[in-house]
Amino acid sequence: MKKGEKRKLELLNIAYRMFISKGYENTSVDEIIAGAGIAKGTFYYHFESKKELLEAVIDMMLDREEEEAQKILGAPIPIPQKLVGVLASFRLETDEESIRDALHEPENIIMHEKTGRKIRERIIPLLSEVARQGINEGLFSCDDIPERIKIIVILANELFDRNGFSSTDIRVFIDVTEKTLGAPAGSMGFIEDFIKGDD
Amino acid sequence: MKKGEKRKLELLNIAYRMFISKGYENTSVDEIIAGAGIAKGTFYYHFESKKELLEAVIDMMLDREEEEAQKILGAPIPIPQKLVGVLASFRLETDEESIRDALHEPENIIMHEKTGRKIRERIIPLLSEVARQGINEGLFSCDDIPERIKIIVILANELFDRNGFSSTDIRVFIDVTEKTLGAPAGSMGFIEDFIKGDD
DNA sequence: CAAAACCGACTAACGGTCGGTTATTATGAT
DNA sequence: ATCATAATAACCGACCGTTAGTCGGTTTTG
Repeated sequence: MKKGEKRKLELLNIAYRMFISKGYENTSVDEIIAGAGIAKGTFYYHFESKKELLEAVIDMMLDREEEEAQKILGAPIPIPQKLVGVLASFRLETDEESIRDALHEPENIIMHEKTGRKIRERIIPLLSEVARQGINEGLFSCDDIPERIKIIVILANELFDRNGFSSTDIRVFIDVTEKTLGAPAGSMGFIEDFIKGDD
Repeated sequence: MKKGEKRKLELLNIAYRMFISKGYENTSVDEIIAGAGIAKGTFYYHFESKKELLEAVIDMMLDREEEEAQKILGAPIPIPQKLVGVLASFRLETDEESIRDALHEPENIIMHEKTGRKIRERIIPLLSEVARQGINEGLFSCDDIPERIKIIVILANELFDRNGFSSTDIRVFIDVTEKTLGAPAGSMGFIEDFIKGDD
């Protein structure tokens, strides 16, 4: 690996940690270069701007998440479990709980919004393929698959990525998901085991 | 009206226009006070911070939107039309098309996210009441009304508040809405006249 | 020796502060 | 009612610390 790439990766990881723990807005370039032990000029040799760094950090996060999703899709488990597994994995977004919380604080709106939007674009095609398999197996019954998956992904994201949802939210989500995909009522009740509400 | 309140309102309106047209981040306090013809100190006499100003601007926008929603709810029209009318009105968010576009540009993520979240909280109770009436009239059939309304509001917001949705998105949304509320299939097809997709 | 990587002093713009000034309103004696 | 005076509300603008970003020069690498 070339030296430049190595440094870039180092900065990416340092920035990732700082962005997550204190927010993008509250992390200064000075702090990042202090953490890396380099000078201002060096930073701007590798990145055009702080915003470009943010985009790069987000892309890195998305790569990791998509990898995780691919793992689940390749596993020998039933179709519905695959679908929900990916939804739940992409709900987690990061490995640590404290990090997840940080991602929802006001100062992290930008990061959260950007990751959310981008990850949807990546994951919808993957889940659409899974849904197609489900239809072939007779588990689901619907057309307009990508649009329906889009709806399910949006709901999972908006309903569950913050804390503050109830068990009723989960039940209704399951019901709507089943009806959206044309799955038999109750067939996806197992989702409840993946997500835990506040009450 | 007291002089202080008048000035505050003036600042609110100036800031509103600037935030919308160039984004919150790209609007400096210096520009706002130049627009109002006042000094820095005066601004900070009326507002504690730029963030507080943003919150005030957003609250002002929400008041206007909720007023609009109340108008629709008070009109002598069928229940489903009320429901959709409110969804569509809160989709518009502002009177001018150019302003709507601005609200979705990257620099306005913060404003958009904050307005979206707050307006949901305000509108869900209103629409839940409408849905209850619909059930009494035998048009809908479901329980967990607020949770189901929440889902519909989230979908309407996330699917349609940006450009870039298709007529298939609309058709699927109608289908999911009907099934979510337990309405007869096709009974809400009129929604298509409210929203126009890209294709 | 050329290109890649690095340095750090510097700048411009920003949000916010502060001590002082002017306008407005309330008060009380005549 | 009128007017002086006190009190408060509104306003001013120079100033500050922090920030993202620049640039000309230096060292390291291949």
